[in-house]
Amino acid sequence: MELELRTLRYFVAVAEELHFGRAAARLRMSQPPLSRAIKRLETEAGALLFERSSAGVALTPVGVVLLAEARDLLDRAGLAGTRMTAAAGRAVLTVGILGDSGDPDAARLARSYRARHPHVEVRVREAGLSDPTCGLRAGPVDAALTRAPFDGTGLEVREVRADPVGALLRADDPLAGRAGLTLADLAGRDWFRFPDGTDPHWQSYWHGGRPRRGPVVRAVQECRQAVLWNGTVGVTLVGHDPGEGLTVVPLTDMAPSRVVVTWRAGETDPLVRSFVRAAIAAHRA
Amino acid sequence: MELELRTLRYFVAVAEELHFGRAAARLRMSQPPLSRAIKRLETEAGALLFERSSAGVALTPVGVVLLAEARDLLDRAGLAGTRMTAAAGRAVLTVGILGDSGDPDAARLARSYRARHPHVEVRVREAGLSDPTCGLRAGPVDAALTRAPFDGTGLEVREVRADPVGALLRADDPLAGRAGLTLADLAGRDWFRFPDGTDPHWQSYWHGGRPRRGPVVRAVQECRQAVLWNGTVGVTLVGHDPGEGLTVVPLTDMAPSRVVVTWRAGETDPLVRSFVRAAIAAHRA
DNA sequence: CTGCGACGATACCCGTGGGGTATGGGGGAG
DNA sequence: CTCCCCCATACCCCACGGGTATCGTCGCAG
Repeated sequence: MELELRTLRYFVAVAEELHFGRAAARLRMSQPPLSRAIKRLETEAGALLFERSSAGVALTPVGVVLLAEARDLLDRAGLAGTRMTAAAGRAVLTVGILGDSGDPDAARLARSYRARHPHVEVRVREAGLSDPTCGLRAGPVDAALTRAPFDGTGLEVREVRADPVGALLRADDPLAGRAGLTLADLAGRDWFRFPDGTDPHWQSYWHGGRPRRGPVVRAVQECRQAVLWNGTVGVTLVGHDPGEGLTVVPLTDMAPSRVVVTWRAGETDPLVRSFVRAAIAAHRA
Repeated sequence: MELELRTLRYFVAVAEELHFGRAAARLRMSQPPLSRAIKRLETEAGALLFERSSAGVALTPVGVVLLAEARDLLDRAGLAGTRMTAAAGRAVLTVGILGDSGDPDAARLARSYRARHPHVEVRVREAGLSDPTCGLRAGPVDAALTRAPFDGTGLEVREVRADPVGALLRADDPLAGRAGLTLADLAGRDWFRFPDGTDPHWQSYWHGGRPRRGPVVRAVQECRQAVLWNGTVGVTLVGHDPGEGLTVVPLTDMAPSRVVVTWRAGETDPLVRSFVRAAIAAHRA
């Protein structure tokens, strides 16, 4: 009898819903694996835990006993976790994100991470667009949720997602109606660009692989202004509302922008490691 | 923080041994996965649980807290299992085995199964050699630990092991000194054989694929007598002491004898299912 | 100082199990 | 009788947990 808490969580969900489908939804999984897990639990227990009939699902007497035990165990397990994290004391984790154009899921990630690690004070530090590492090397940032590519020496980088990119244009631009563009279509235009000294990989990517002329920007708002006022163009993400008077046309010959989580190589702080795990898991879902 | 009991068992083992290698041995696993599991636990916890130094392994203050919590949880989990099985009430499971030539691990299996399911009364019913299903179809046997091949219609069969076989000979037989034999070497001999009506697959296997002449046997002891008194031969398992005056020479052209666990197809009794699982697990180890 | 042994960490591979989707089947309601 | 609801089954696939081999480090002995 090797009970596992995950199985008990499944069992409690079914026992409370008395409906496999709803329990599965509550557990954010599909119904068949749940049925299978319960059946396996019944096998281990050596007794049926639920009475399945056309009238529905009902707990057997053995199931009633297990339900009480399982709830107790799960409560205590939660308490144990809380006590342990309390013993670990408070801690601070500073996460860098990439300005307002950064990952839109960052807030969701921070929330879920805080829920899982209530003892950790998570500080989010927004960097401008011109530093893809968000000051990871120099500053107090412990981990960054940012975008590739950049110079990764001394850092660990793990890709979590890739987003398609497009050209940011004025809505009245001659090219604005096109379904898709190539970099060649934008030849000769002024591009908004990043300050000198910015990571070369980073510049090269957002400039479509070529040096560009045009106004220097440090934040998304400046990009918008540059396009609106000067008619410059530039690369941005598709799928978000570009704002009044602007439009985004997919660039068909540019590699998607890779969202990554990065941290200092050889980092030993478990907080950083757990944040990285959470970030990867959050993006997988 | 999604604690799992297995991880806590690992943690407790390391915390008690203060030595990853010994803890791994106690857990019957190798050391690297254990190190990894502990590291992952530390990551989830957001704190180091052990202080690794050249002096050895020591618990951190957080580890001390978790150790107390973990022991408590594991104890309660064990209790929960006991209460549940108690609630399930007593039950009877009848297991058929294949006479004294059956699986030598059957006793071990029965012991471990009884330990895991103390509420189940396990009755072991020894069949003769002439019924590979041990009366599973007709009789009160719920599951059988036997050997293939036999007619499996209406039964579920799962192989758990395969044993090499050899020829059972008198120690003074001219062939007794050989390191290995083929079926051709035994051509023309009388073989001990099974009664008429015995499962044809079964007969065919033990007779080396050919009809044989010779005395009928129903138990291992009769096989020994047939060989000792009449100079007949037959197929048996290698690796067990054949008894005084007898010897076993490996048969190089016979397929190994497959140990299987079998039960009635469509069986719903969780006891039977759990026994099958236990049997498979026991033989895997 | 250097070779060696002990021990935990790392790298890598593989099989299983737990997750998914698609489908079956049985039992009520209309 | 047909449809629908709902749990079970069948099948696939990837992640993870397990394994072996090897490394890095540190203490110790010669």
